[in-house]
Amino acid sequence: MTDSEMSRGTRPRAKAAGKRRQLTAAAARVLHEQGVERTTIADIARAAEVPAGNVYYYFKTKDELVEAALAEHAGHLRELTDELDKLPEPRNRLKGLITAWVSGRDTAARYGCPTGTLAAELDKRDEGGLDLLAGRVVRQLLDWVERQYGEIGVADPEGRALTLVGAYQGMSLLSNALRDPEIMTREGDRLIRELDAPA
Amino acid sequence: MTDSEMSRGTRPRAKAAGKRRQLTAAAARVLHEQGVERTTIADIARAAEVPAGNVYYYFKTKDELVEAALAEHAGHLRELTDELDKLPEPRNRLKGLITAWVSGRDTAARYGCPTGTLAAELDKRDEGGLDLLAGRVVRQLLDWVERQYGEIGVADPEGRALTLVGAYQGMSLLSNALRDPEIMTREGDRLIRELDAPA
DNA sequence: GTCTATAGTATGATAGAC
DNA sequence: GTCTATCATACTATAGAC
Repeated sequence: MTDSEMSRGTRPRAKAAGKRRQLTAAAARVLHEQGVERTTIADIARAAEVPAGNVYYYFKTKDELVEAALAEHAGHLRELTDELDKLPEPRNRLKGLITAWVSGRDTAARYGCPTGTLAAELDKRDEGGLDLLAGRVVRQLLDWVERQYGEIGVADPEGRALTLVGAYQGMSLLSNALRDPEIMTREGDRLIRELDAPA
Repeated sequence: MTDSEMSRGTRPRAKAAGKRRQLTAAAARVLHEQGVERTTIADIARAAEVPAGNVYYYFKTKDELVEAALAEHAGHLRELTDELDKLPEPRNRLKGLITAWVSGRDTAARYGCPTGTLAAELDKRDEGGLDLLAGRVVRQLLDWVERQYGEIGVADPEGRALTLVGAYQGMSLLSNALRDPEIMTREGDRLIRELDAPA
């Protein structure tokens, strides 16, 4: 295949795909730190080291960048749960999840949970449907947790999943509002202790 | 006192104070529903039925409107806890708080917790210090809850307060992200059951 | 005190050169 | 495919008439 053949068609070539990935990663980071509304296309372009006007070649609208960032977060979550799935004991998988949450305490104290704050912001919109997409990432986490509780054999796996993920979102928000990462440590310890307690 | 005497000085007269109050109430409502960044001065003016350009007579900047909304939320919280303080049993005061949370489930499912979502959005800013003000409202709630646990006589009142308020923020966010008010009901029931369980 | 008109600025998006 | 220049719009905030 010649160069001109690669350039034709809608599929971006290697270099283009690289820039797209750079922009997606930068969008995920900057949108988390600054929020959707306060972030400009120029902010994301700068963080990705891509010229500002060039962004629109890869993403037609700002919302498409938000969508890409959301997919990036979903991907990270999938990577984490895939890794945890290698552990034989479901109880240890859940402990691993909590440990991962606590290890992100400094970021949470400064910017909140990436998915949670994004979902909260997008839920204030009427148009676009990005709010539903954010909900789906939350649902992805809930489903995985519910599966672990199911394997453990607790009475109400769905309820337990809501409680655990809710505790995470809650401690992230409090830690963020009070700017105190130690809240994540304290609550994380409590959640792990609870997993060891008799059902 | 004549009319002209009332009009002098910096103190707004009755009608002006009325408009200020209208604007504050509208700001609290609209900022909760749309978020700070997506809300324009014109949006708030319209909701308060005040001409758009007139707003700047009462509030010099948009941030002052946000500050007023925050104070409004703090006031509502104070009203609620003052009411609950009339109950003799601290355990029943906490149950009353949870009941109040659950009764706001439809609003939470649509727009999240007023204080929590506001705090999350303001925490993404660097300037202004409104983020710290939001943190203080959260702190106000935490302190009251901690006092109740102290009266009950549990081992770690501060930790228990973090857990309870965190659970509220978490269930609000999940309920909002999944657009399901029933999550508030389920988790509320669980929290009340936990209060009845032996320490 | 009340309101209109508008200045000043920032941003999303596009046209078109290279 | 890459990048610059720019349009169109929306918003905060102010000046000043009434």
